[in-house]
Amino acid sequence: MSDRYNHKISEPFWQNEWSQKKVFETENDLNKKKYYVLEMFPYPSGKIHMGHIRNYTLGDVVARYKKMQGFNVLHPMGWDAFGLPAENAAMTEKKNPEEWTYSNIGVMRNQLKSMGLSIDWRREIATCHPDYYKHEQSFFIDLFNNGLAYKKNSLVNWDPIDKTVLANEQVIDGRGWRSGALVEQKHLSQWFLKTSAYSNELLADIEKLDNWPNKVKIMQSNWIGKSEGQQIKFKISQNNTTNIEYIEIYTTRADTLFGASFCALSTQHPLSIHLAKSDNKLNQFIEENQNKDPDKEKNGYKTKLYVEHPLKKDLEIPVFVANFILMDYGSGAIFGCPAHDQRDLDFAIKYNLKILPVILPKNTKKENFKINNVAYTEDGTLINSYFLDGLSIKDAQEAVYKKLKDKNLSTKKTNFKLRDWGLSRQRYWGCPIPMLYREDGSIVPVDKNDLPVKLPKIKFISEGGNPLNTIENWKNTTCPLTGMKAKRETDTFDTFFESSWYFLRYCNPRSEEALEKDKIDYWMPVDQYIGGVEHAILHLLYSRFFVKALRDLKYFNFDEPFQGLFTQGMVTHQTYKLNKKWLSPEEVRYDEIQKKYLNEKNVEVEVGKIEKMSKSKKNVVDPTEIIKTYGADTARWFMLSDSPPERDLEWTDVGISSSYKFINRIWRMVSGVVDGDKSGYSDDNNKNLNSKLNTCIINIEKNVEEFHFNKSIANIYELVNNIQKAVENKSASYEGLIDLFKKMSLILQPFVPHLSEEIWRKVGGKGLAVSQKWPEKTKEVIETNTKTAIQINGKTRLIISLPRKYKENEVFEVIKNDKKIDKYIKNKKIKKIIFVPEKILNIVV
RNA sequence: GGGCGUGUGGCGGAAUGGUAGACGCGAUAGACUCAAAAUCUAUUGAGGGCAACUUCAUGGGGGUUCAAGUCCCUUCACGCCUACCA
Repeated sequence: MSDRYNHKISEPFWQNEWSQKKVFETENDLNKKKYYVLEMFPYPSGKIHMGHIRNYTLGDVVARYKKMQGFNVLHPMGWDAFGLPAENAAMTEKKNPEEWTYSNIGVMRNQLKSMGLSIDWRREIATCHPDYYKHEQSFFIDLFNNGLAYKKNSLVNWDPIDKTVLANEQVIDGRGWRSGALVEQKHLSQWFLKTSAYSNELLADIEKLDNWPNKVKIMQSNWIGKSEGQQIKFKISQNNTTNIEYIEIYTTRADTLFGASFCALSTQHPLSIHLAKSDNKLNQFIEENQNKDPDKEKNGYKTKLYVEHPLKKDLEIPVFVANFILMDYGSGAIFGCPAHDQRDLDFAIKYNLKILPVILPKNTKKENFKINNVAYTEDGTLINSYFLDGLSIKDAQEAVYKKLKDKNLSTKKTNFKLRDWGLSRQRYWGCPIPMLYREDGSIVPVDKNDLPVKLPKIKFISEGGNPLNTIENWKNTTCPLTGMKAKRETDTFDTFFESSWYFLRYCNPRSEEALEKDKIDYWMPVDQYIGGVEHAILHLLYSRFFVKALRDLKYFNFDEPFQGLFTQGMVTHQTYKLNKKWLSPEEVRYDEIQKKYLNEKNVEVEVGKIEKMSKSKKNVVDPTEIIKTYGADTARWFMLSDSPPERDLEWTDVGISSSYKFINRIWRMVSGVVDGDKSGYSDDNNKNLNSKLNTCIINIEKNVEEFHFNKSIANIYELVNNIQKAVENKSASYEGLIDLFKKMSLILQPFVPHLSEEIWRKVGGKGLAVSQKWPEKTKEVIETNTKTAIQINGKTRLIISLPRKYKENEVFEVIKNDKKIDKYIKNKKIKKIIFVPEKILNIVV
């Protein structure tokens, strides 16, 4: 009799069985009902971390459960394989990015396999493979031909020492992360996708996403940032050295027009740039203030220009160039109403501009209303505004619009915060953008027959700059149409481009066609997508855009890629510090006697906050070590227990070892019965246990569907505890117990699949547990009695077990003479009795 | 500044407006053991009582209700996201 469950033998064995019997290979039967489970695919950084374990465990529970429910399940895996870390490794360790990436993939694939995931590995994709990225090059050409991709100048972060472009996350406190140099803003001509063409649809369709977390929907909606306002023209009145007649501003608060005391232009505004040509001081101001710096004080430069107030002829308003006006929102110019906008107020105080309140709060007298250094931004009625006085904010906006529209000075305009997606990256390790710059100056796409444009092989990357620029025999080519000399685009795609359609490719990962319509129609949309909330905006929004754009290019006909979304919490761990240096968990131990945390030299260690596992804080636990020591099932069980999946999960040593104990407890219980003495069993408890099993199945189904895996785990504990009691006192029949074990092993399958198989085999189950149907609920309700709480004035005084079918008067008859109840109701008048069947009976006295 | 969310035992967490604390961890005591680990059994929100029992408890303060962790108002604390978006 083997007392211990040996995961080291068992887990590889069953993983091999599953693979040999091809149980996770998706069926081609397109008539069967389908279920597509997807976890966000990993970046092949080198090894998996606890976040991955949690993510893929959650997905695997869903996938295995749905498979047992009879669905044709698609549960694929791949690699988000382009990106910066490969280039960093190429620079710092002189490694070839391609080899580095594929070798990491090899390691991580094995690590994932050791988790026992129900993945169809035939469908594995790596986005850095030409067979993958050739299709997105083709999509890009389609987008270009349909006006959804275009080129324009835009600002990038430029590191003047490394002579390279930096991604936003590589800029730390305004400095390059490697060189430490102050980052400059530099204009470069770059490729964009017209995400803005879909602003309205991206916003409106959020409503269709019923199975998304509300907070993600709100984040997306805020990011798209729709606002409705007016574009108003202010006539330039004095010192007009330009041929520009008007300054156009965008406002959502046209009602505050009479409170205007200045206009402000962005430093990038064409008029600012024009004025700077003949104004050295302005030129200097623009240079000093054009870099984005959120902490910088509001600064302005007063130009010689004035504009006329559009509704008050005699009022002249000064024009400033100011550092807090964004060029790429609205028209890059505003009018400032200091009384009702905090930014404008700060600015007005600094430059001593007039502050005239025009909105009066309700129940306030005009004489008593003063603006000091807090702007009033709430609701109210108009004052100091001539014909608008007394109107509501909304009516005033409408009245202003009516007045100005006839003079052609105002138009209604809807603005979005959402901008077009800048795709170009001045990087080597990405998908080449399939465009050519012909010597006659025109820009043409590569002929689709010449795809893929493969990345040229390189050994490693020397410091600074994109190597594609210097590989002449790759860069120089000819135009397929004219034979003219041409140069290739040397920028590569943002890696969000690859992740915007990988879920489509999984449907037909090896087909010559990018997307096979029948497969896409069958599998899409993804039924359940699972990943970190950090992708709530960009990745999910780009993917939604991509699907809509490809739909309009007639690749398929659906609107949203992800039917259901679940965002999991982080895996956290206690941090430790000594002399301001972080210590890893292995360097720290808890001393029971001293009740202190000590390092190896018995020096007391400072216990820090519980934070997300990260290398920099050293609070990481390596999942491969955990799987080696305790097994994949233990790791999975711990990931699922206690904390609800959407919340943070704290990794603790006692947590993992108690999971391990439970796994062993189940095995001991089963093997003890099967290998033990078969005599002496009674069947007193069979009925009761079947009832518990039934309840357990009902609860688990509900909890798995709702992603309350922590509660499913509690359901299983309850069931196992009940069975174990019966095993110990042999109060259920042997056959009954074996039958329970069979069903229990199937219930365990989605959570701890290896142990499930082991039990299934031990109790003589045929075939594999993973291929069985999810156990059915028995129809009979076994327990005839239920506990009813008897309350007096809403306070529970007695809990009594009564037949389920009892009515109010029957319950009352039973309890009215109970001495506990009697003492509360005797000599009192019963005013009312409230009865909820099978729950409570409340006597109001 | 804006948005979202969370406050329940020593801890993680359960509770369609209807028995607050399921389940797990930890802790205490006992059994087994030469001893420990493992395992098993019992107890475990706080206070009072020999006891039957009883009082108080879901961040704080109000309210609605026969009944509030749950609904409403108000207030405090913490966390996350986002930010000159006119």
